[in-house]
Amino acid sequence: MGQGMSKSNNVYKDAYNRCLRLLDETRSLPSEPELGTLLGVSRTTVRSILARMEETGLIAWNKRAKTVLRDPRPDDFFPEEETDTLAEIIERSFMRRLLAGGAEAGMQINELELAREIGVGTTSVREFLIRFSRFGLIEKRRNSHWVLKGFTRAFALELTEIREMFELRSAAAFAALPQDSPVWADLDRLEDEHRLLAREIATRFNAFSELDERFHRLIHRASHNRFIVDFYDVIAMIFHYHYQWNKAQERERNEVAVGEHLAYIEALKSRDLGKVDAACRKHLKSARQTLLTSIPLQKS
Amino acid sequence: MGQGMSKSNNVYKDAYNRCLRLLDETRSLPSEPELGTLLGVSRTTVRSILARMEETGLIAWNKRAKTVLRDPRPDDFFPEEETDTLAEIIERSFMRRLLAGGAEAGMQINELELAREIGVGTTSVREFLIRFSRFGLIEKRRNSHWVLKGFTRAFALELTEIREMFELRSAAAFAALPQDSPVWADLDRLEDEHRLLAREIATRFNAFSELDERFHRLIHRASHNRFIVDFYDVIAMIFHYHYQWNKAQERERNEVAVGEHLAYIEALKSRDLGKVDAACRKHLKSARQTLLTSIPLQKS
DNA sequence: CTAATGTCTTTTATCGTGAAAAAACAGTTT
DNA sequence: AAACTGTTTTTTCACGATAAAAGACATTAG
Repeated sequence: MGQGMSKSNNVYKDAYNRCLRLLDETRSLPSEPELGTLLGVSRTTVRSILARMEETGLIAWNKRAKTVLRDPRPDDFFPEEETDTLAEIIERSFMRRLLAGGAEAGMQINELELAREIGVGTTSVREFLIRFSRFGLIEKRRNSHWVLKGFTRAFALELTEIREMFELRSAAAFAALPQDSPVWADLDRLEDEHRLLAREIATRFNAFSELDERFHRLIHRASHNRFIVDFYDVIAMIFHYHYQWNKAQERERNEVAVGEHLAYIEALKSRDLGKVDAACRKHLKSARQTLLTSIPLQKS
Repeated sequence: MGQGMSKSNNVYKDAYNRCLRLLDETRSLPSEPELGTLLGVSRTTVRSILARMEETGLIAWNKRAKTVLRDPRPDDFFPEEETDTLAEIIERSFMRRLLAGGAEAGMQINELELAREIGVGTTSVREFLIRFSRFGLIEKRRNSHWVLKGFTRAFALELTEIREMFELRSAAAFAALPQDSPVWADLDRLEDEHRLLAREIATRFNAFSELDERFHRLIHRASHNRFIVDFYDVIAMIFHYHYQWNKAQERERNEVAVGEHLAYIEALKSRDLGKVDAACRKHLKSARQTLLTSIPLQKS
């Protein structure tokens, strides 16, 4: 596909799509700097977006006046796959390979081959592997190839050991937070979302994964420790792919987890360290179990 | 200096220097594959080394026969600075800047500027920053610049919090290792080195830093957890630069630390978990104190 | 017939380059 | 004069290219 391209304009395309959705709500767009902060891009990109919107007759643009002329149609949007970052594309391909089986521990990883297969430059693949290495699934041999350590039972155990250590500590810190801390309001909101999901679990069980991440990140943040907070990236990555992959009894598993979360939230609100510890331990134990059962059995 | 160079041959130069030292000990060199494993390089590099050694009259080389003709002279060696990896060069420059003061938290990091200043390509700087980011001192703004989080008191506290959690757990795991585990022999050897250093502390106090790292890595390895083992890289990096930087009362500090290590080793050998915990805590506490006092006072 | 050497191929490390995006600067409008 | 738009400069991102280094294959010595 994109051979020879120096750099894809996915930032522009993604922001353009998001800006289209904004169009539905107003009759005229705000100033360029304001749009920039709203979309999280620079004014340069905002101006490219506005230029195209004028071209396709979506808006009339003259200096400060940006009047909406018509509602966006489905074909105004850029295709979803063109809005992904290279990093996302590479990660997806890599994880697909890794989980598609046949990815034995100890196997060599070839930068050039990966790059060719995905259709991107080697630099991007290298940078991805370096970033990815902190997840502990791959390792670099000094001035030589990368080695796959594998998504093994040992990996899951090491991961959960740290997770439990960190989360117990964070949960205790959370419970000790003063009553006027804004986190309690965040927790209330999350509790509501959990109750809602519990009621509609039969149909919306796949909405859990996203809620799960937000809940645990909130707790970890209470540690006020960057290493603990950052470590949740490892967990989030693993769970992200794990959820996509292991669909067995997903509804039941998620239903149980929602219940555990609610008990956990209750404990936090009680601010009773003993209760918090117990509820946290219980949830982490079943989370570990879920992860472990989903790991393919090793050869040796 | 090295503009336009695609890749420096530091692997070759470093291996060449190490091979020269080997020359002192024997009258003839082993086979090419054997030399390769000995020096940790490929046979291609070994052959380049042998070729040069023949050229400079150090050896006579004919197929299997590699006879040493003369002892290496100082000018046979490549200069030290030519044997460093690009990554090492970049890290050193970056850390010098960071510790030279004037590096306020929140400051932007400019890839291009760094690359120009060090005299290397941007790709290498980017890769360095990605690798370095796991140390928690810098952070990337999505499709924009890096931000320096700074070597602050908060950083030191967060770092030591994790360190203490991990080391207490590793020490307990260490003490629980079976008597026939090879680590006990390693520990004995380290104990001897500590005793030796304690006796010669007046002159050899700067040898402590290296011994310190080996000792703590041995303990962390007992955790059998890659995340714990890998985390020691963060500590090692910080202490490496910290030792170079804060020379105040270095002798006294190291003398105390050696004593604490010996008590710690004693406790481990007793395999009494209570004693281990106490000795570990005591040492970690003074290590934290040392680190904290060496951090420059912040503005706000 | 094993383990070395000799030769050829592939991969990694690094750079320069150019488009995308950000950021800085200059000029306008209210 | 504050906040905007118009223009220019800088920086980031990603690529292809090339030397260094690794690795694979073929040949030969013991």
